[in-house]
Amino acid sequence: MHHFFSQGSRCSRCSHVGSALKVLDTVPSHDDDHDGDVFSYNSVLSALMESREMGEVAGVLGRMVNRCVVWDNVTYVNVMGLCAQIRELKLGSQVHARLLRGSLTFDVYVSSALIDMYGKCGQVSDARKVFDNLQERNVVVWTALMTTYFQNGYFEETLNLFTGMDREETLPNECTFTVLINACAGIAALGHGDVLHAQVEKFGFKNHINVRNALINMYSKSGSIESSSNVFSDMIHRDIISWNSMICGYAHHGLGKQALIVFQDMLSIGVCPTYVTFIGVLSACAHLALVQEGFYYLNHLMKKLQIEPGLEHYTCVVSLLSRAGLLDEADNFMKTTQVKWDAIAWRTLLNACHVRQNYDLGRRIAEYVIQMDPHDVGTYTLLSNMYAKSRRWDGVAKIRKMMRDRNIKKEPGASWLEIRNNIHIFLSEGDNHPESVQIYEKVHELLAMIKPLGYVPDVAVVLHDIEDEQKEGCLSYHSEKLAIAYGLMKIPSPAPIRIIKNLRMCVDCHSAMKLISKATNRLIIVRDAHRFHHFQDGFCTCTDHW
DNA sequence: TACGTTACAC
Repeated sequence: MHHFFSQGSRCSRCSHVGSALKVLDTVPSHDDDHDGDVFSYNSVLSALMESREMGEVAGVLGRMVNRCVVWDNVTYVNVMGLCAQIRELKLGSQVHARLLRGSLTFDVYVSSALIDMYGKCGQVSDARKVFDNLQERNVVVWTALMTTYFQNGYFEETLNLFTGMDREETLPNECTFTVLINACAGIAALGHGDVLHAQVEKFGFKNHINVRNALINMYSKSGSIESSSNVFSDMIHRDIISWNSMICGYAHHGLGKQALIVFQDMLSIGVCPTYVTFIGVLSACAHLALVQEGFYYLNHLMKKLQIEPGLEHYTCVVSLLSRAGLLDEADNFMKTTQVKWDAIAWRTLLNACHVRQNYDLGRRIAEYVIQMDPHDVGTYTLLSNMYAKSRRWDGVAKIRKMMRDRNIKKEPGASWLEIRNNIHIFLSEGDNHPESVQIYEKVHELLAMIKPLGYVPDVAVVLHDIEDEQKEGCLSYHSEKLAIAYGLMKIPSPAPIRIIKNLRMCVDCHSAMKLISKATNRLIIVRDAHRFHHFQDGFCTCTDHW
């Protein structure tokens, strides 16, 4: 049987799934009365794992399961790994059942592969069950479970597992930190991220590239782009993820210039940009309204590097033309570019129409976007606002009715900020905070302070807002206004104040925030549902175009 | 033989 093995390994090295399949065909199926050879079997798996054509993998795996071979741990680990890669839950659970029927014990290798398979297939509770039944756990098993929670969006649970692991006195490795730091990024937990950063140094993992990349990402997502930059600058070896994270981080914060500087550095030392790089670069061009430069990257540099532009790149171009005030060109670009535009792309143009007060085009696009994505509350709000601004109360009433009929409700606005590792949450018009009274006083004080600087509450929108329970004056108590008041009360100058909001900021809060940054001489960083705003000296990095 | 990452739009 040795020839199977040697042939198999050759296949594996050459990544020829076709040859691996021939090997598989020599392995007996259930109809035959003798067992196949597990070594040749495992080498087929190795070939599959190196294969880039995942489409074939499911079929081959399915055939393998029906061959009469006694599997060893290596087989299970490989099969499970492939099921995880191709998100093949059905086959994965069958293999799990086969494992339970057999006499193999669950070693840590098999267990972590199994947990990972369930996690990647979105079956968090199945992964958890496997974990809870284990006799033996190690750092990899713990990390596999953390990854499961992380990849399915349970960021706090991910972080909580670290406590459990510590209780068992299992030491974390560099993968553990990567996942934990990314979980911090998911909830923008800057304080927690700082603590993990310190631990990374203590454990000696700070030179692991994935850990560093996770730190760049975490700091950027948590609003501390300057810390990202520090981590990035200190790196001796960078990979493409490091460069892309830094470029996209700057772009996300509206710091287009810095993004393009990093991009130029990257080019000058000969690192080849990728698909993702150009999303960041074009997004940076959009922020700076660099129309010619943007089209140069799209039409020439990307072509030269043989990177096929995707929807994301084209959406950035829509944003770019919009920023430059070229709404008709943007509209035309969308009509003439052969790509399947999604609601996001149309909303980009819609927002530009709103900002540029081109309500005729805006209303047409909004009606269209609502057809495409009838569940997005933001589009109804925008359309209603545009009707209100054009004093079309019939339109406002129509939207209100439409939302009632379709039972579409606005998610309550919430903002939060971190002070000495404590998270303070503020709800719109809420009095849930123990220091509510003082906070409301502070809001009044701030609003009085910015009135002489030109603040005029955007009442038109409020009075005809689509929310039934809207009360007059509620504008003053939007969650981010409460949060900034509290931040200014508690965070001493000159530290910046970082606020996170669940929805997008409203126009009124945005103009108030600009003036507050000027009146109090503070840097205010707000992450809303889709981007970062840096308010300083009366200006915002989104240049009022968000 | 197992666990880890970057992106569009608002």
